[in-house]
Amino acid sequence: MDERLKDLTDAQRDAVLHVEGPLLVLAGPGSGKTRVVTHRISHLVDVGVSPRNILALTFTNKAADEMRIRAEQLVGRSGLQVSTFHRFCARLLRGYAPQLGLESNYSIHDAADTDRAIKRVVKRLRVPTDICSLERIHKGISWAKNNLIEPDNFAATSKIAVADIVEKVYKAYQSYMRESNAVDFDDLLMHVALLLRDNPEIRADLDARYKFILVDEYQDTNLAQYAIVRALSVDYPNLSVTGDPDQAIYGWRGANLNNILDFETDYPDVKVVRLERNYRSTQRILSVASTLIAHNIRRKKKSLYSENEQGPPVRLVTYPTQLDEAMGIGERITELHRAGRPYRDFAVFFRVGALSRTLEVAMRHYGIPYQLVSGVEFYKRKEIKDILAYLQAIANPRNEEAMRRIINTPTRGIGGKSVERLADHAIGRGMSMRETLEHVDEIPAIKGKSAKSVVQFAETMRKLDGLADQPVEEILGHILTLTKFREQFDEELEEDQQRLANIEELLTAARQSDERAAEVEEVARESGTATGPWISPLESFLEEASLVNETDDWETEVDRVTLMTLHASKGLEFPVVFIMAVEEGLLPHERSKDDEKQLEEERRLLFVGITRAQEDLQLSIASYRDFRGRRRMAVPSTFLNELPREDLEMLYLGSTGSFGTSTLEGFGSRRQGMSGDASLTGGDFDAHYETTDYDHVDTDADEEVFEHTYDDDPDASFDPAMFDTPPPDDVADEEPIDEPTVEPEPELAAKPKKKSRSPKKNGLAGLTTAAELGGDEAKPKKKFKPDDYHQGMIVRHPDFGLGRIVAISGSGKRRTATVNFIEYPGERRYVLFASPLEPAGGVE
DNA sequence: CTGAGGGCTGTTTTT
DNA sequence: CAGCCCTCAG
Repeated sequence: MDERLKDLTDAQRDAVLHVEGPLLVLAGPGSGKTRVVTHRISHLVDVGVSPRNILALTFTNKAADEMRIRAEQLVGRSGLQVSTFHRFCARLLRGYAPQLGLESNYSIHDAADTDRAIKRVVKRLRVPTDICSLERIHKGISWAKNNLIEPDNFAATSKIAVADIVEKVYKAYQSYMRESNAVDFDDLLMHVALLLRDNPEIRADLDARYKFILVDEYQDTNLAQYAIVRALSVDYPNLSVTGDPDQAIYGWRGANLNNILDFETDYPDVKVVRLERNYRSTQRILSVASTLIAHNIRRKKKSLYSENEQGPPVRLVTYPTQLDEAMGIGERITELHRAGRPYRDFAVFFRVGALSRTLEVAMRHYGIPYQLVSGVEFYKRKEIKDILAYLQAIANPRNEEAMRRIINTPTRGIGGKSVERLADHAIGRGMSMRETLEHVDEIPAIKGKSAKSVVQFAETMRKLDGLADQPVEEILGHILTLTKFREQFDEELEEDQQRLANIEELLTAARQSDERAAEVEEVARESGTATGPWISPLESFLEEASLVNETDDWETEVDRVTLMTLHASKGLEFPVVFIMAVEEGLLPHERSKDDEKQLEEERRLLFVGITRAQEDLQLSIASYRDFRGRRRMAVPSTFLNELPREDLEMLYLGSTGSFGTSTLEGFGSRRQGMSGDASLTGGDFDAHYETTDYDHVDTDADEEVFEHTYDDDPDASFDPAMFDTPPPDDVADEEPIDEPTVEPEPELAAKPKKKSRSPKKNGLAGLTTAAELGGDEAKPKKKFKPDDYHQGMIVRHPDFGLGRIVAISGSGKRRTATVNFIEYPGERRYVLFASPLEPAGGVE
């Protein structure tokens, strides 16, 4: 009909125009799947379907956000629901909590909470853990939940050796969770699936409410998710799923590939659309990917093709060490960047998060702005979890994990013994721990100082309880004051400064959440489209905190190199991709290599990584890699043997990135001997080692080592000028040594304002210490608008001094900047509108 | 009851 | 080489 359909292919249009009945879209990588889905949503609306009746479910928040944004561009903000499975379930459960023995203010335990809770139960049951590890028990319970097996049916279904132990713990754990009015991640799905199974009226209502359901990444759904989706598509079987069996990488989490393979049997009249044309990658990249994935046995054959350019060969690079690997990648990025590629064009993938360390060092060395996706998650840091536990205890007084966490944090003289006595008392009376606080006088075992502390703590909690409906930021303020939370930290300690800063960031996050909550409420009130029960800002914030991780803050707008795990890369695309450490034991991971099924999943993982690349792809290995503190010789992944030689260019790069003699012969001869470890020791390798003394290089970083190592290398092919302007981190370390506590020099203050010829090189070079910018103080105090700030800008914070804006997003009141302070490592985020930041005059 | 220190462990991917 | 747990001494 309209313009929008014009640039779709026949197959795509086929899917887009499909309205009623089940639809299966088998979409290869880069085949325009998201476009199809969003256009289809828009088409549904065009033909008269109310957006209220459309539900789009994704696997990750990232995917949900993207889909929501793109769908809203087409249909506007219209009550369309785009959500992850978990969030959708969480919302649903708020409304139907009573049916499941919960209250609507239930808590969501994250993975760490779950571990603790299981441990607690195991302890309470006196189950010995030497026979069966906690992890094993956790896995067993999780498996059961993903497969909708309730505690009472466990014994009959499980075949594992320790089934009786798991069963026992599972039962006790579920009652513990119920008493705590809490659920874990797996419960979110299971509870909803069971709710739909056991309550026909509710199921029918929801089926009618969500007449059109779209599920993304269907190959990654587990049985519970399958059951949910199925239950909602009985009376209105307008279920459309998209997925690619070759991109199934969540088997370890209970995903069942059969869900997609058997879709056609589940829904007889299904329309199947195959999207096999790839618009993303060059022919060669695609050829490498297809050849690799063809080695999987359990697989539906699929032919990917592309009419794109052939492109350059895929680089297969061997570096002497992991440091060379990281530096080599850094160097190549720098080269390509100089040739005109923005940093956002690059991504580096790795199998395990631990590999990012060295990479970060290299990025910093080259002054490359980067974004590490899925680092140490903010909400998992101790101080943050502690404060969140207060919020949880306020929102849900029965949350025992939260209670235990806060009862002596900050320490107030209620030790382990007392806590256990409180817990025993609670169990004996069938009350929650929170309630026992009010009855310490009845517990003879707790007396004296301890008893007094408990009474005081009870009083504190009572005060906080009254704030439950207030904005989160305000509640947080009270928590911090009442508990003297900040006083447990020592401002002199760098570590503690970081903690204090994290707390500030939490406050910022709370403020943002409050704003959003207010907005949502307003919209709901105006349009009358409230989709569920009213949720307090507190509950909304907590839900977010447990369901969202930092990965989701990944910003595409910013010009930075992306570093992430292969898993996190799914669904994304980048012009230039590096996949590092394609080595045995890592990819495939050693825990997967014995099992053929798992091995195939590892292969799919690499397939996913490869197919993210649009133009330029490099796979690399390091001959030696430091792992678990030890230096090991690395063996190239068997997967590398499965790639088509004609599309590869094999290179040996020595230290510092100078090009080794390389080549096909070199790698080929090695490949012949690849079955044994020794294969990597021969040939031209040894020569490279002599140039650099890597044994003394500490990957953990001090820059001095790097300078020495790299600067002295005559073969260095990078621009030595880099060292004139070290990256920001270096500045703080070095400058004070040259000129300790000098008086500010007036000209220096002005310097950074000049625009540098080469943006990349300058950075903070002109700036040194906060003192030197003192000249700015003379300026009249001027209010800056949030939109005046931009990336690369140098700003000043009253406490942290000077820093650089490394990321920025949003606009107006919501404009948020991520700042790297010179003297305080790590990034901090600010909502500019409300932050004490001000421009310090200087742009990178 | 607290804090420090030593020994132990276990180390994939994520909602 | 972490981070965690437990033990031990104040």
